[in-house]
Amino acid sequence: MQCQPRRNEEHQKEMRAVQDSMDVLNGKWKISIISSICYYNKRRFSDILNDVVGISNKMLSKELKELEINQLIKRTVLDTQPITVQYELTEHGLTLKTIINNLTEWGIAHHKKIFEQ
Amino acid sequence: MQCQPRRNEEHQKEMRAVQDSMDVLNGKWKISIISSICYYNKRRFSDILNDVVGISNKMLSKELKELEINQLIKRTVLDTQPITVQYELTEHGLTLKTIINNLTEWGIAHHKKIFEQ
DNA sequence: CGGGATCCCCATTGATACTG
DNA sequence: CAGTATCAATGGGGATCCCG
Repeated sequence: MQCQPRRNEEHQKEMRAVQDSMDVLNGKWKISIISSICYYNKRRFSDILNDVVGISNKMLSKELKELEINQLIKRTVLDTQPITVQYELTEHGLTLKTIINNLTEWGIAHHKKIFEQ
Repeated sequence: MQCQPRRNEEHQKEMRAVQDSMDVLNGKWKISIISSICYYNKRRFSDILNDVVGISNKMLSKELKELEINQLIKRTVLDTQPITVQYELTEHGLTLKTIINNLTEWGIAHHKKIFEQ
């Protein structure tokens, strides 16, 4: 006796997984920040601030913190004078590269689709 | 004479492309909605409303509209009584499947990474 | 230099009710 | 059923200043 067809568990699981990913990558800036660090391998706070057009230091600080909590980036304080801080991707963070590449390709294709059709 | 190393144009382009993708997929709900429609092939408004846990009808309506504008989904009104509306992915929308799959896999891996380490 | 603290605005979203 | 309308709240995010 089941009026409603059983919810497909597999699909539910997938949706949660996708959501997990999106939660980690949420906000306007995360992907751009990762992309910047990834491209230059190691990158300082103020450099990223320049790379990511439009972001404020407050936001950058916040986003970097979240990325660090999620173990996507590693923060290193160099005791220069004045202090400099370097960010780099962790191994785990590097596994995002495939997704970023896909998003890049899709973004280009989408742009064409919308404006050239 | 160039004090600062020339900004890599290629990287800038990539970042814009990724951003374009993320703009299309922004918000908490877009991916879940797409995932729902994709999984069932065709899906009605109220069905999606049930699939996507937590979304309000106002939000769903808005998100669907945006997805339609970006030509990712197709909206069809069936003249039943009362009216039903079906949503399905366009061909263009279907090209997101790779990304969704990647995000799914990565989400699972990330979850493991964070909670099992 | 790399942030933290504060102030403040307005866009996003939720809740609820209503309509064709 | 598939939305729309309206009101209200919240918090994202900018601007600015400050500090070790």
